[in-house]
Amino acid sequence: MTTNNDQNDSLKSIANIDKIIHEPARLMILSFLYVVDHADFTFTLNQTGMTRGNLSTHMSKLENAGYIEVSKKFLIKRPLTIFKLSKKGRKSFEKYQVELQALLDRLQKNG
Amino acid sequence: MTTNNDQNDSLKSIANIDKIIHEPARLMILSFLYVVDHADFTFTLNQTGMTRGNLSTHMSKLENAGYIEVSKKFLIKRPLTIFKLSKKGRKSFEKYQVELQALLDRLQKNG
DNA sequence: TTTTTATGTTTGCTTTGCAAACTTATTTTC
DNA sequence: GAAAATAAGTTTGCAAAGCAAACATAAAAA
Repeated sequence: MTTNNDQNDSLKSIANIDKIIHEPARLMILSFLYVVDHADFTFTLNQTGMTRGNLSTHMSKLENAGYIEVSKKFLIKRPLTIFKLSKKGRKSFEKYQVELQALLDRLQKNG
Repeated sequence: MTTNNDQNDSLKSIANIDKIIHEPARLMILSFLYVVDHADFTFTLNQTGMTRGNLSTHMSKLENAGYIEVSKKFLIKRPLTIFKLSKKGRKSFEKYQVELQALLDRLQKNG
C-alpha cells in the first residue's frame, strides 16, 4: 500500500514539474499543437486569444526548449510562420500529462 | 458533438486557470493540505522540501487569497503556526481539479 | 503617395518565485 | 552564567518571467 513516504515523494515531484509546459499560456499553446500537429502564427493567435507580443515570446521559449519546430516561409508575399510540436515536445508533454493525472488521481482517492 | 468553437473556448479557459493554485509550490502545498486538513509550519516544510522563506511567502499568498486559515499559538514555549484549508480554498481547489481533469480528458481523447 | 493592414519582434514594466539574511526567543555548552 | 547553537518564522534583495505597447518591415488600399 501507499506509505507516508511514498505520498511525500509524489508530493515533492510536483515541485519538479516541467515549468516550460506548466505555464498557462504555453500549456494552452501545447494543448493546441498536440491536437492539430501544426499551425501558423495567426491561427494560433486566434485560437489562444493572446497578444502577438506575448505569443511571440512564448513561442521563442518553446523553441529554445526544443519543444516546437518553427519554419518561416512566405505566402502570397506575406510572412508565414508555422509551428509544429517536436518529437521531444510531444514526449515531454505526454510525460507532463501523466504526472498531472497521477496527482489528480491521488487527490481523487484521498479527498 | 464537439465543435471547433467548443474546443477553442475550452482552450482559452486554460488562460483563466487559477494561478494562485497553479503555481507548482502552492499546488504542492494545497495538495498536501487537501488531504491532511491541517498541518503546522515545520511539518509542511518537511513534506514539501521548500525553504522556510519560500514557504512563508507562499503561505502569505494563500492566506491573502482566502484559501487557507492561519492560526498561531505557542507550544512548549515555541511559536507554532498551523495552516488549514479554508472552505473557499477547498472549493477553489476542487474547481481547479475539475478544470485540469477536463483538459487532460480532452487531450487523451484527441491525442 | 500617403494611409492602412498584415505579420511578427523587441523593449520596458510589473509581478513573482526563491533563498539569504534578519528577528526573536529558547536551549545547550563551556 | 555568558556565549553559542537551535528553533520558528519573516523580510529583503535579486534574478527570472509574463505581458503588452511600441517598433520594424513590407504589402495593399485609398
